Amino acid sequence: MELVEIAVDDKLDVIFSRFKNAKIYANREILLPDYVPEELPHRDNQIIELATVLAPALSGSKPPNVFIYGLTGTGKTAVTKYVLRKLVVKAEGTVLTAYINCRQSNTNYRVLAELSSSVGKPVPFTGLSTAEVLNRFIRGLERQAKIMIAVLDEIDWLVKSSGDSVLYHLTRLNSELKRSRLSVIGITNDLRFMEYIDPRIKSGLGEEELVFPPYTNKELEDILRKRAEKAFRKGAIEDGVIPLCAAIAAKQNGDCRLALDLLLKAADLAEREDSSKVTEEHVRRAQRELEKNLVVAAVKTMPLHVKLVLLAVYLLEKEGVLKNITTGEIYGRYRDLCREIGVGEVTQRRVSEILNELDMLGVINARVVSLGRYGRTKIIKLAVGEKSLLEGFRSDPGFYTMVGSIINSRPSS
DNA sequence: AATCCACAGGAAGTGCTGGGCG
DNA sequence: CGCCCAGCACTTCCTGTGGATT
Repeated sequence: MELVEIAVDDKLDVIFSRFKNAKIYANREILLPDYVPEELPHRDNQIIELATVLAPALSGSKPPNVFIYGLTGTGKTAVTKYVLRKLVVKAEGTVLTAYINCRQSNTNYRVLAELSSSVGKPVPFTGLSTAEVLNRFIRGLERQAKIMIAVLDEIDWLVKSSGDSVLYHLTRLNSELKRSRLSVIGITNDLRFMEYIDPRIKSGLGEEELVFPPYTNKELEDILRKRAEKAFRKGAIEDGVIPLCAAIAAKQNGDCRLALDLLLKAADLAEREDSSKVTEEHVRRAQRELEKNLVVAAVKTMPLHVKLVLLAVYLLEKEGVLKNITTGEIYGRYRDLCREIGVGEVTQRRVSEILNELDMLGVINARVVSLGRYGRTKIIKLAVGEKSLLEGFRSDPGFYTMVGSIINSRPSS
């Protein structure tokens, strides 16, 4: 007993002191995803544009609603937060802001609930009607008598899962407000977003539009260098590390968040194994681990049938008989699986929807094609490595006991 | 030029859960 | 307590469609 405790104690000591005497980091926080740096290199144009558009708020008039497009990791969120932060300071209490991530708050109710609590009127997280929550928000905002700028990040998730009725209300809210004003900043990485919303909202929401181009390889490298300078100790990273991170991210549509994640993860790996330098090898391992984490996290929260559909895709791809896997083939395979483990099947309509969900999660690539005489369908490919996926399936023990034998019974047939 | 496949994907509804409100 | 509400996973029924083949 005594011995064990001492042993654990020793280990803790080693772990803690390793971080206390960090060899790699000077300040790890600088690499965290929600850190907004003091300057945002290569986004000057966007910062100035957005600031120009929002500036009227400082003289007490309502800024236009803004729509921001750009692929993931092009700095949309960072620029918006950055400009708003400066604006709020300048406004000295006359401007109110709210930031809502619609991927987390992906229902009308939740968006309104967050807006309401940011004007000092918290509401229960369920139970009320949306109309009631909207009313409370309006009352709260009126009492504040301020200009409010609400940021709806990843707004496409809200519209896809709950429709655009909240947007409709929010964009025409100003006619009901006497003492306050509301401006909406919508952010999306879906460039076709405007196509599937109501034209009445479209005109209201898209008064101003900003487009964020992807970062180039060079720009990414530059950004990483600036961050790394503050985040790491001198000489803690090998020369090739930053170019490699940048190059990997540049391939992924210039995704800066990915570049930063890679660097952070690679440095964490190096730190954890007590090495004195981050190497390119660390970056490569970080890349694999990031993908694995993404998949494991995604698979963990999936409902049973979503997992089964994903498994069907996996098996079809692994068996490799068919190259272009279609919805119909997946549905067939999925039904076999259901029979094998004795659970009820869902309809093909639902499976089609599930495939769209998996596509949005980035686990598969699905795209609709017409095969002429042979109909119209989606062709589907896995977008992640088999190993990551297997890890994902294994991370849910209940699921794995059901299907483990099926997965393993076909090593390579 | 017309046909027709194999689905896509919209609309509306069901049954269930988990939570108000008066 | 009874009633109302939203969200979810899913169903049923449906209309729409790109383009190779007839």
